[in-house]
Amino acid sequence: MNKLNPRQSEAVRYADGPMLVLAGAGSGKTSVITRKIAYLIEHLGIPGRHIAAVTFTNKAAREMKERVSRLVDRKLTRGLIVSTFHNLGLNIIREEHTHLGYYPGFSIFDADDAKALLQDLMMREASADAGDELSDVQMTISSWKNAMRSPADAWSRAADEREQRIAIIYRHYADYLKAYNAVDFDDLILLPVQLFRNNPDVLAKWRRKIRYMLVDEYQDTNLCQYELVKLLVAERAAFTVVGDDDQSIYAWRGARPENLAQLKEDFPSLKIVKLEQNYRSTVRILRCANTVIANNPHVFEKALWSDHTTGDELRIVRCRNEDAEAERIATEIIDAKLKRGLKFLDFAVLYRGNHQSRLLEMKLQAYQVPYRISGGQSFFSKNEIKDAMGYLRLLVNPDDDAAFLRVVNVPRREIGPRTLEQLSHYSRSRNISLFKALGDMGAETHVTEKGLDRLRRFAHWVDSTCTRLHSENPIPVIKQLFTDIEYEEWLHLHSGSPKQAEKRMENIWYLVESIQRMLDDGKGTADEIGIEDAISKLILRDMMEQREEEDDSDKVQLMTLHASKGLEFPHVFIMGLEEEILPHRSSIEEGNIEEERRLMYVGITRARETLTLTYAAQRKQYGEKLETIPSRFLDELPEDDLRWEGTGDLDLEANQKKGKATLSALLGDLGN
DNA sequence: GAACAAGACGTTTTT
DNA sequence: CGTCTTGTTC
Repeated sequence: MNKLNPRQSEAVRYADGPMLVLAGAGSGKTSVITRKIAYLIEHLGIPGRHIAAVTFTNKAAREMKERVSRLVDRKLTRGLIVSTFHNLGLNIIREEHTHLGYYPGFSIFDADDAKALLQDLMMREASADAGDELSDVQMTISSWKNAMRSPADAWSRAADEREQRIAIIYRHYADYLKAYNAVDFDDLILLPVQLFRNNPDVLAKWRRKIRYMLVDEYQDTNLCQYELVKLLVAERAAFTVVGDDDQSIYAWRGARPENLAQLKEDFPSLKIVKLEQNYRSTVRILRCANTVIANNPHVFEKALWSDHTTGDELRIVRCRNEDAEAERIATEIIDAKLKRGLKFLDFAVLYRGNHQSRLLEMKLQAYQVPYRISGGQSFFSKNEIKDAMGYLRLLVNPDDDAAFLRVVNVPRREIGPRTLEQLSHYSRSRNISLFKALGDMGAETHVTEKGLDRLRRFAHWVDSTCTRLHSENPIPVIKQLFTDIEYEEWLHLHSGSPKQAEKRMENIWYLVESIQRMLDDGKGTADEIGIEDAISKLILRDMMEQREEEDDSDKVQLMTLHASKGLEFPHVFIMGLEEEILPHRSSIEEGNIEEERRLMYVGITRARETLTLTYAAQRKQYGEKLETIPSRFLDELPEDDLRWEGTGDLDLEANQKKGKATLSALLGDLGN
């Protein structure tokens, strides 16, 4: 798509004030952002280093960088920021850490680290037996941070006893993070906001740096992220945000699609442009998408259109049960691939919940259909990578207790729970990190002679490796580290098979290579980074994404509807169109059908040519067979654009089949 | 600390 | 029906 349509062009060229681009699905949103960056640099002469484009995922950021580099000369993009919200926040914190009371090499706690710390805190609290769910507590604290509520605010505004209990844990949690010289993911946004609010000078400096700001997927911003944007753009309001309220599917984790409407109030001069021409789907698919989403209330009315062909009807396939559904999808893919000369990667199967893929996977394996399932276990949640990152984090920041606990006994150093309990007790009573406690713990504790000796040997090893890491070339030191601890041997001992152990060791080397690449990339330039920076960047980046992209072989794509946002496929199946699945039961209970409808909308608009919706008449749930109710969203589709199959209306189906047969016979005749 | 049995529970997920 | 967690035993 080289030429921009008038709306797109308007969106690209307008830079006189705040702008909101309402970009429907498939309307060339990324093109607009990248072309706008190019326009700002080349036509308006804004240096690249004064522009920041912010996205939500690393993948989106990477794609955007790539596309910008194809449009603009490398020299002109120097210093251009294209990153995720979290990465931008990290860079701000790193540069201003002294104002925030953090030390260089601070750690980033991922969700698991945070969870482990919270669990520890909850067990120690008097309210431990209140029966609060760990994940609930974590989510509540996260939502408070997203709403920029301090522990004190949370306490004073607690609505009930449960919130009071969580507020106490929140306070401890924040204290401990600080003591560990660590931040969590939410802090990456929250701390810059607090910093800017409290330090006008620092804010002024960043406002001078970022003269134009672009925000992608704006409907997914939470309160805190919007605040960060507002602080940075100030009254000058030189920004463009791009979003689509109909594709807001992350409200359950704090996203506020209301931020779109709020923008008009906060910036009365806001210029709004709608991108409604869709370059992706057939007319029928778009008509269906529009009809479904019209059932939701809208602040901004929007209707997608396309100048593509009408296209095939959407097929709605009723299957006997969930097994027949999976079977049907598998065989249809094989069938369509052969008949229409397609590739496996032309197909995608979308579903509401991850577990729905299980049966389908089995069928696809049985028919030897290659598939790729995205969303599963990420590279960083693999145990060996968690171990390796634990070591690296500990070396960079010995006060990182999460990292300490992760690796202190992996591989085994015979430092057991009893010894650690004593150490942790000592550290807590003095309010210091485990590592510091280890340094000055004396004989007055109840740690056994042996335990203390082993701990000290570990501490000594950490100390010396730490010194070498900072004084020598870090990569050989890191490689040596894994030899020192005999990690490969340990992997062989703890993996199911030698093959698996090798694979896991390979993952380690891949991680080391990535670090090397990151260090080499910036060598000698302004982007040169130290080992600390490389490690914190790694925590925010899922390298699996890169690996997956290397592996773009011919495979059917399986993913959740959530994971499909932003992607497109020629032929799409959406399975499980049943009440209690899509819309999901808990959303029905909460009365949040609108977000489920948007999920449906996102699914429909992924399809370029054909779309098949399936449901099972009967489904085994938790062991017992239950009759299902077809999804209400099926009733919301325009009847004229549908073809029902398997509904038991045999006459209708027979007629359709006959019609198809005669038609193809006719076409066959014409061909001869 | 590993191996096994009984028991609970059963969305979406990125950073 | 599965899975993941918890508790028991060696």
